[in-house]
Amino acid sequence: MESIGREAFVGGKQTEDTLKEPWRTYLRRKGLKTTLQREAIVDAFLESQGHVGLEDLLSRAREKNPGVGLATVYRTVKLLEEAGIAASRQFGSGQTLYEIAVDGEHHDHIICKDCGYIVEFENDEIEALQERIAKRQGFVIVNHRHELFGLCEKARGIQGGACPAERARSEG
Amino acid sequence: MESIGREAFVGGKQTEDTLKEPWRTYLRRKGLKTTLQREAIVDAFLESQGHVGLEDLLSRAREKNPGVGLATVYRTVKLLEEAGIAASRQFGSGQTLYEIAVDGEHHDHIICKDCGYIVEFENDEIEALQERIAKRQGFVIVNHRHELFGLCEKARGIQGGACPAERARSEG
DNA sequence: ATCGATGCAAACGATTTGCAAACGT
DNA sequence: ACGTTTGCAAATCGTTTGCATCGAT
Repeated sequence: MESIGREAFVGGKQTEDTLKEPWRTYLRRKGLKTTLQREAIVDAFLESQGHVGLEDLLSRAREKNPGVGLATVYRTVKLLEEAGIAASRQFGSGQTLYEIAVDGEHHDHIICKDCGYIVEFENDEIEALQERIAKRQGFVIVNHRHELFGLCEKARGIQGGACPAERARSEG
Repeated sequence: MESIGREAFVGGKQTEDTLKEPWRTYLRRKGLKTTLQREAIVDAFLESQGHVGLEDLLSRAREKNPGVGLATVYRTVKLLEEAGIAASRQFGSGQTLYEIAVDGEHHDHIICKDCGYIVEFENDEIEALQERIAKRQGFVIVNHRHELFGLCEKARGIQGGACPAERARSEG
């Protein structure tokens, strides 16, 4: 059973409310406080789509609360990660990107070297093979990273070839 | 056909000489100069095993030529990469590590989160699946990255469980 | 003699941290 | 009131670059 091509911009409006609860719960459990800036950052993050950089997230958060600082974005995103709400990804850019973590789900990425667009994929066969390989080496896998870097149709100059990035951006 | 468990420290003494030629060729082809410091860095690199950080490589190179500077290591390693002699890897550490690139071969990694030891693997089935997945998305893969993070037997406290890192280090 | 290569230190971009002030509980 | 959280600026870390000098061809 493989599910291929679940694209990056699927999430939609539900996640915002759906994940606000776990966040509140996490704060309470850890004895942390609900501040105006954390709310702004978390809301901005939950409204975001795909993979967000922190400078980017900062400006989105500032639309809600002009006072937030970059340091707080870094600090808050780290909390979101600990809470299992955000997942961090390091692509080649040298910058860490964050995306909404959908419960225990995992997915990997195909990244266009030309336009930077990211498509997600998930493949049980590969996951199973990974497990087998690791086991033979005496390892137990905790997590993994699997990224395919390539060129999309548009980037290869195929006429009519769609660059998914454009379609997606115009929906933003 | 899968080849699993080709461990990190295989290369051995041959590569040093074997790869010195391509390097010389590359320099000549590009009209670059053979300098004392480049020789020191390249020799140190070719003698290295597994994955080397550049600070590390600097000290090894300085054993051969105390005058080399860090900037030159960065510059030279970039040349080695362009020449196809070195391959760069970004693991979670925030630091770029380099390893000797064996011709067109590709391999992926299993990294122990505890001891940091790296085992290499290669699996044609996975490679094939990747191609299929990418193709369906309209992508052509240029390169990829596949890393499994886990715990080795030693790290999991299995009695008698070997940590490959120790065996390997004692052979250095 | 040319033009590339070097070392150093300054510049860099991403991320972190120290600290006094501000805020949630 | 208390302890947390914040913003800011300074500090870090890995990496790059400007520049005057040095060295290979």
